[in-house]
Amino acid sequence: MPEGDTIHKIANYLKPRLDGQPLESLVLADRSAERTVSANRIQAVRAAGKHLFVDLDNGLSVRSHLGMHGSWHRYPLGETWRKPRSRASVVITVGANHYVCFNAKEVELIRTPSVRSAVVDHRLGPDLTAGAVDLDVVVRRVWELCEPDTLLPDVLLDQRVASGIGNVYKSEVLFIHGVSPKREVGQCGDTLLKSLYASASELLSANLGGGRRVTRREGDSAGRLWVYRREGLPCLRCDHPIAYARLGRHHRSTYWCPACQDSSQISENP
DNA sequence: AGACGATGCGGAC
DNA sequence: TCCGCCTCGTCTT
Repeated sequence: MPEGDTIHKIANYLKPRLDGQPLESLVLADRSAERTVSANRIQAVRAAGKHLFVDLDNGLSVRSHLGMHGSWHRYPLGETWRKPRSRASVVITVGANHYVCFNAKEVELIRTPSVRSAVVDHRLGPDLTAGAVDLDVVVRRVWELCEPDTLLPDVLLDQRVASGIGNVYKSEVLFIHGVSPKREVGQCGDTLLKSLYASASELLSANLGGGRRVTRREGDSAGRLWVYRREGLPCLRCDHPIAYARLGRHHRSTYWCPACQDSSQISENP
C-alpha cells in the first residue's frame, strides 16, 4: 500500500544495501523499450514524498513512482522470481542480489535532481515522512494552492501541499481530530490544519518500522486503524456505525464516524 | 469463473 | 466531471 511511509521504508531498506555500491547492471523497462544504463556505482537512494530516486555516479538518476500497484523485491542471484519478469520496471543488480521494482506507474531516467529540483519538478510539498516538518509552510501552501471550497480529503491528498499522505491516512487523520470529511478547507483555521498535518506526519513516521500500518495506539489496545475499511462496523470510540462514501475530485473511498466527526464543530484537539 | 474495487494520479472533455 | 491505466485479493455467481 504505497503511501509515503511505504516509499520511505523501501528507501530505508535499499540504502544500506545500495548506497555507494558498485553497480553490476541496471535495466529499465519503460513500457515499450528495455534499456541498460551504465554507471560504475550507485551514489544514493532517497525518497521524496511518494517518489524514489536512485542516484548514480554518472549524473543520472532513476525516478520511480509505484502508483497503486508497484512494489520492490529483492532476489538473490539465481533464485526464481515470484513475479513475472515481464512486469519488472527496474532491475538493479548489486553484489549477490537483484533489486527489482515491479509494476511501477512511472519510471524515468533523468539528470540527477537536487533535492530542491526534485521537489519543484514533481510539485511536492514538504515531505511529511521525512522528520521535522515546518507546519507554517504547509499551512501557507494550503491557502496558496487550494480553493476555500475544496473538501478536506482533497486537500490532504494534494501532494503539492505536503507529500506522503495517501488514502488511508486521509481518513484516519480526520477521524483522530473529529473533523468531518465533508468539511471544506475554507471552514478551517490554521490551528486545525496544523493539527491535521502534525498527526499525519507523526503517523507516517511512526510506521517506518516493520509490521502493519497502525494509526490507533492507545495503551495496551492492539488496535490498528480507526475507520479505514470499517464501513458499517461500530466506531471504536462511540459505537456508531462507520460511514463510507466516495468523496472529492477522484471519488476516493472515505470512511468516517458521523457521530464523532461533526462538520460544524470546530475541533482543535484530538 | 467473473466482477468489483483498492493504496494514485494525470489527462481529456 | 469523468476515464483509464494496471494488478491483485475478495466477494459473488
